[in-house]
Amino acid sequence: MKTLRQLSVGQVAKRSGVAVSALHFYETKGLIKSWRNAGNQRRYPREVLRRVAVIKVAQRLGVPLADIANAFQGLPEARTPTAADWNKISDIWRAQLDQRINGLIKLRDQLDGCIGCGCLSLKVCPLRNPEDKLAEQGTGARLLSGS
Amino acid sequence: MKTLRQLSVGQVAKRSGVAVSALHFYETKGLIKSWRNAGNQRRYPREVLRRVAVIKVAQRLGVPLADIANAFQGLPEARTPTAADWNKISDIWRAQLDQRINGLIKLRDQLDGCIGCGCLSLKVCPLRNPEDKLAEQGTGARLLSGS
DNA sequence: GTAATACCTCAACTTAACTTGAGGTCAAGC
DNA sequence: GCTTGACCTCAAGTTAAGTTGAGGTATTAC
Repeated sequence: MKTLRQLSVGQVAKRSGVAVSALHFYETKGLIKSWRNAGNQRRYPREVLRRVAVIKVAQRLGVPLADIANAFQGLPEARTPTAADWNKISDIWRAQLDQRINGLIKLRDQLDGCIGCGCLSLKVCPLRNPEDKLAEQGTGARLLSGS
Repeated sequence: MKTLRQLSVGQVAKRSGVAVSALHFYETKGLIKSWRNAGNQRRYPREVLRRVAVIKVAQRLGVPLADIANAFQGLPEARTPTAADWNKISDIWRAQLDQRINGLIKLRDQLDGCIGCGCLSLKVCPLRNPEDKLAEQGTGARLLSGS
């Protein structure tokens, strides 16, 4: 297959640096779309490469796939997304990243000398009491939630 | 049980704000230790409260439990850890946090205007190329070149 | 002395983001 | 025209950090 206008899953994998299994997975999550050829094999538009690129960058930013899928909902169906379309999304993620960075900086500033001091009590220490809300957050498996 | 010198798992849970099941879990991971009373129930030294506090703070820093357990290996067995002992650990985590913050800041700086541009290729874009492999080739950053 | 808690163990379930494998089809090269 | 490699689906496994539940014992309160 030499056509550049449509890509097989293997070609997308190679060009994007993402495993075929991951591409399948992204498709089940609605992050990318494909049509099938006569033999039931996936075919992608070239545009999928940008989508995958954006997905990978978003992941570096710490955005979960579900949120990425959600952001992609706002993308136009009819036409290929423009730079402006993508920027609308990245502005949001950039703001989130800013927040995360600021939170970590605050945490770092609080950390100095505090972990070994006597104040790590649930009620008194700012390190234990993030937002002054006392263990109000629902429990559950959360990977790196605060980061 | 009114003794303050030793705590039941429920008391530790209440005072630390951590679920009993989580304390059990931490114990299986070697993060905390207990002995048993006549009726096979766990008993903890008061000191466990600090350990749990440190665990929770470390998690906010983004340190995985396995790493926390590892760091705790360096703690003295014979005596109760001192502020200096804890600081030795927190210094390491603080450095890691610094690194993480710096990485995110760099990422943020690269993000601006880049996600919507034409450069999200695996080879050219710094956002796709975390390790900065291109720098070695003297290609130079071309963030907006392809758009 | 008995009912209500608190505790015990062990197995299975949860979420995220995938990977691995089994069993089978399709396409491409020679 | 046949073999190799790419692709298909679907189920199950993986890691982290726990939670939930079942079935049973201990402790506490009245």
